[in-house]
Amino acid sequence: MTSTLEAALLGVLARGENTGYSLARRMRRPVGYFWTAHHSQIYTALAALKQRELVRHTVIDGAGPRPTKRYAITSAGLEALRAFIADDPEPAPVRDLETLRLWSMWTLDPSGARALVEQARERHASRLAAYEEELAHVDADPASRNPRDPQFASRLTLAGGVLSRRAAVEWCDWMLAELRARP
Amino acid sequence: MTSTLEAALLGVLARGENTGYSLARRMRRPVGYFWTAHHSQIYTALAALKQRELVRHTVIDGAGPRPTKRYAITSAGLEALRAFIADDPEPAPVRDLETLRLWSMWTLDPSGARALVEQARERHASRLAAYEEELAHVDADPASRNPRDPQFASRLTLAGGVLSRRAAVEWCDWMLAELRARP
DNA sequence: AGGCGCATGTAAGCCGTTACATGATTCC
DNA sequence: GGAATCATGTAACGGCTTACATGCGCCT
Repeated sequence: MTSTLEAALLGVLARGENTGYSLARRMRRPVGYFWTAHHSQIYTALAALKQRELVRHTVIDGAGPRPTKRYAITSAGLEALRAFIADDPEPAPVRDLETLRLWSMWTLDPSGARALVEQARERHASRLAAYEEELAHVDADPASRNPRDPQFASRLTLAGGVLSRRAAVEWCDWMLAELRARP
Repeated sequence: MTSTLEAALLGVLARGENTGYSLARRMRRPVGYFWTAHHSQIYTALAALKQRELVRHTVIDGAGPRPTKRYAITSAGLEALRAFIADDPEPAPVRDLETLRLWSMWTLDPSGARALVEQARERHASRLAAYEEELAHVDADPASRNPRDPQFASRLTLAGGVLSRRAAVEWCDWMLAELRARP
């Protein structure tokens, strides 16, 4: 019933009011957040959510040719969000472009393969640094110790990002050692 | 030019000949492989690849109302695959349904949140077991030590799966401790 | 004067999912 | 006899990407 994009938007709105534009901005850069969307998608999704009364909006002053709208979640919307996150185990359709590429690295000569892995390592390391910085920020906030506070969930998901990126960097280092051992 | 699905198919065909049906079967279960697709997509993609002469097929005996086709990669196809995997750093559009859900767990009471994390832990643990089993199998094959052999790439990507799932299980355990510490 | 950020929307096209359609062989 | 597996295709639909469209306010 509720699509994943709609759930993502409800999740952001549960943490505070937003305009369509500011939702689009948050979902462009995925640090500290784990879904992406374009503004064209977001505006139509917000209109659909409004029709089902899961969100409401007030018109505020702002730039642009059309009226600027500030969206808030309704109590029905909060219930829909809770139903979505507690929903049955997802099938999860696994799509990992990086691993797909590396799975065919045997078609390259080992120096080409090494270059691939080095690039991957750099991407993971820079993402790790971004997560660590944001985690330090959230961790310093005492609200992040309260399980009913949004900052608590931010802290736990960011910690997951840190752990997964650390594992990815270690994996790349191990692959580089494997490639150096057998040139 | 070459879509991701096309590259995935070329990657499988570079390792050996397949019918459309057997490609579909491989891509239904993602263990040891990191992309999924339905047969309806695969047949049209194979037709497109054939028109561009990146694959060819021979008609063989088999069941079914239409002729059974066995596909093989061409040298142009192998070159297209190499070009794809060596292509510039991907933007990677991050879509993680599990983390998206956990990011809103603060809207549930802590016991509901704990149930969510326990489910996630089980999913990661069973995936980890599957990866470990397949890795043990591949690891025993001496060909997996040769960087120009497909088994080498299988071993490295499976090892990545093991590391990432181990990290995910550790993360879930840590989250459960956090939730127990502050009920 | 020009560029950037704020702000909202529509439209075309591509990719992926689900359903429709057909039929042979093998196993229970 | 019926179910599962092998085997290939088309069609409808929905989600995501990219491009088109408009225009105000602020900074340089």
